[in-house]
Amino acid sequence: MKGIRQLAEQLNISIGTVSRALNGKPDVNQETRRRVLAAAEELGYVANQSGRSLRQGETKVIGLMIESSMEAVENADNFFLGVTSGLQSVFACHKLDLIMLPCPSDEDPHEYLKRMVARRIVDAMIISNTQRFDRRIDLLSRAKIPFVAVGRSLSPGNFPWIDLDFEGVAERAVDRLVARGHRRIAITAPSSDVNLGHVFLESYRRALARHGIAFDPSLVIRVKSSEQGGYQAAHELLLLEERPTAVILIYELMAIGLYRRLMESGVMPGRDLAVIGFRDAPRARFLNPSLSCFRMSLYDLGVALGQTLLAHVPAYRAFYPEGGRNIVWPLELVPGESDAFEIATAKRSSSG
Amino acid sequence: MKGIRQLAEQLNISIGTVSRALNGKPDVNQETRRRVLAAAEELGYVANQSGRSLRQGETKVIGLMIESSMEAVENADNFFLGVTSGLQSVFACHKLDLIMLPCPSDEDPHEYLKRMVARRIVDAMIISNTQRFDRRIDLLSRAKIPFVAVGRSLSPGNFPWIDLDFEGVAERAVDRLVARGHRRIAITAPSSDVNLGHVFLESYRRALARHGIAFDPSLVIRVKSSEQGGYQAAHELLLLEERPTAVILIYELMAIGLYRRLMESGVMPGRDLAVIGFRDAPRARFLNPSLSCFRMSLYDLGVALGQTLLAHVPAYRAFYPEGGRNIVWPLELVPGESDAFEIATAKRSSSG
DNA sequence: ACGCACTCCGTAAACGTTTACGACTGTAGG
DNA sequence: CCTACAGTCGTAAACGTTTACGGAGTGCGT
Repeated sequence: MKGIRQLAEQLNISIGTVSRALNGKPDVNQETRRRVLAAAEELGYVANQSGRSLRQGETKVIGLMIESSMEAVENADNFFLGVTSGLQSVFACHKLDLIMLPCPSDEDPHEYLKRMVARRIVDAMIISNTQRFDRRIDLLSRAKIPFVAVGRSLSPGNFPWIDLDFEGVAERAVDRLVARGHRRIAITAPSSDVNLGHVFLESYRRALARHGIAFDPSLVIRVKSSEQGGYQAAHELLLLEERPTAVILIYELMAIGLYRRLMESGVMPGRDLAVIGFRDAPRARFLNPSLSCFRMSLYDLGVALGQTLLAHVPAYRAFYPEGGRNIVWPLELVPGESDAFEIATAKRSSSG
Repeated sequence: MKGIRQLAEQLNISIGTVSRALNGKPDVNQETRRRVLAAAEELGYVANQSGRSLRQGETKVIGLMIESSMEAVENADNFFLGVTSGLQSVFACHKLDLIMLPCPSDEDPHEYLKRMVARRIVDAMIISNTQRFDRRIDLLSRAKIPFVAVGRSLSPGNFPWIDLDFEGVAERAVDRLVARGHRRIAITAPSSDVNLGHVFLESYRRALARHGIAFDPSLVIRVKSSEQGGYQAAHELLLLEERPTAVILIYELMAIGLYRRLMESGVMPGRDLAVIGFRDAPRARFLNPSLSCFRMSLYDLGVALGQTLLAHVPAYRAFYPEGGRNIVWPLELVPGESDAFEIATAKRSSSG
C-alpha cells in the first residue's frame, strides 16, 4: 500500500474524498465512507505521518523527554514507565500518541531538546529532572511549544509544572520523628543545582524550627542519591561526635548502602537509628527492616501531567477547564519497620 | 524562523543551494557554505523533519517498542533505560535518533506496532518481549522494516534477534547447585506463551539429566514473574511432601515475595533453601541474604542490539560486516549469600 | 421555469524539504 | 575561436497529505 492515491484509484474516488472519509469530515456520503473505511482496513492503509503533519503543521505526538545517563538509569528505575501509563490514558482520548525521547548521556539536554523541537517531531513536551535554573524552559516558551515540567524551577516566567510535595515530605517526616522522641534528625540532600534539594532542605529547617529544634548544619549530608551515596552518608553520620537518632533519605535507593554501612558498625537501623525514605514503596519492601517511605501513584501522576499539559494546548484546552493549575503533588506515607521505635527523652516519658 | 525559504531569502541565495550547503553536498562554494551554516546557527534553523522525511522517505529515527502495562512496569524496571544508552552510542555514529514507543496497556501490541509502522515515523524498530509466536515479526518482515528482536521466537522465517542465554543460566544454576550437593532443585517458569519460559525449562531438564537426576514435574512452579508470584511459589514449595533444597527463580523480583513467605514459615533462605535468581544484581543486593544471580551489562547489550539492527539496514550494512549474526547473550554469575551453603548427601561427604 | 439550499465530490494548492537537471561562469586544451 | 569541463548555483518537480473552493446533482418552494 503506497498511499492515499492508490486507495482512491482502487475505489474510483478522488483522493480528496478518501481523505475526508478517513478523517471523519461531515461532507461525505455514508455509503462512500463505509467503502473507504473497509478498503483502508483491508489494504492496511494508514496515513503517512510525514505528509500529514507537513500539511497540518502538527504531529499528534507528545514527547516525554527523559535522560538515559547511567546515573539517571540507576535512579529513575520505573518512574517514567509508571507515568507513561497515566499519560497515555489521557492522550488516548484525543488520539494523541506518546513517545519517549531519551537524551543521550553525552549530549547536553538543552541542545538535545532544541534539536527535537526544531525538527517539529512533537507538538508538545513533558520535561523532567528540572534544574534550578533550566534553560529548557526558556527554549520551550520562546518556541511556543506547549509543555509541562515535572518539578519546579526558579527560571523566570510562569510555566506549567507539577512538583512532588517535598516540602510536605520533609515536614511530615520531621513531625513523625519528633513525635517519636527524636531531636537530632539528619537529612540527606543532593547537590544544590537540582531544585528539589533546595526545597527539601528548606522545609526541613522550617519543621525543625516549628518544634523548637536548632538547625545543625553538620546533620545535612550532601551525597549522591544512590546506593553509594547512602553508604557514604552512613559513614559520615557515624563519624559525628553527637550521633543523630534518625535520618531522612531523599531517595530510597540510598537505604541499601546506608543499611550496609550501619550494620558494618553494629548499628541496627530501625532500632538504633530511625530511617525514613522517599519514593517507591515496592522497592522499600526489599529491605530488612522494611523502609518507611513516602510514595505516590505514578499512574495518577501521569494522568495529572497529561491533563495539565493539554490544558495548555490550544486545541485541547476546552476539555480541561480546571487543568491549568500547577499542582504540588501529595505523597502518602507507607509505614515500615525502619522508624518503628520511640526514643526516651527528657521532655517525654518513654512509652516502652 | 519559519523555514529554509526565509533563510535563503535572508542570504540572497536559492533554497536549493541552502539545502545543499546544510547537507554537506559537494557542489557548493566553501564561502557560501560557511555563510549558510553561520546564518542557520544564528537563527537557530533546523530542518523540519516532516518535510525532509516526506521527500526522502526516511526519518533517521529508530524506534524501540516497549510495553507500558502496569505489569510490564513492575517487571521491566530499568531494562529499557539501560539498553537505551548502549543503543544511542551506536546510533550517534550515524546521526540516528532513538525514540521509545510505549505501547499502551489497553492496546494490542500488534495493532500498535502496525499503526506506528504505517505512519512511517521510524526507519527501523527494536522489539522486545517476544512471544513464542509473535505476529509482529510477520508484520515487520512483510512491511520490509528492518528490525531486531530481543528474544527468540518460533515464528517461521529467519529474522535478526539477540536472546539472553537462558539455557546457560538454567544449566549453570543447576550445575552450581548440584556441586553444592543439591538433588531436589525446584524452578519457576512463566506462562508458556513467552518463549523464554520454554527455553529456560528445557535446559533445566537437560542439565538435570546430565547429572542423572530424574525430572520431577511437581518441582516446576508456574507463577507470575512478580513479587506476588514469588510469594505464591514459596507457598507451593512449602506444601510439597518432599521439599526441595534449592530453587531457581526466573526473575529476581520474585525473591522478595519468596523470602517473605519462607520466613513466615521459619524457613531461612540461604540456610534451609538455596536460591538463585536472574537479572539485575543491584536489586539483588537489597535482599538479605543477598541473592546470587545472573546478570549482564545492559549497556553492552544495547550496543550489540544497535549493531545487529544496523547490520540489517541497507544504508548502514557496510559498517557492520560482522553484525548480522544472531547472538545468544552470555550472563555472568554474581555470587551472593542465598546459595552459599552445602548439603550433605549420601554420595558426597559434608564439607562443613 | 427559476432560484435556492443542500449534499456530495473533484480539483488544485499548499506544507518544507531534497535533488535531478540544466544554466551560467571561467579556464584549459586543442 | 571552439570545445570540454569543472565549479557553482537556480529552477522546478517531486514526496503524501489536508482542505478551501467550486461544481454537479437533487429536491423544494415560488
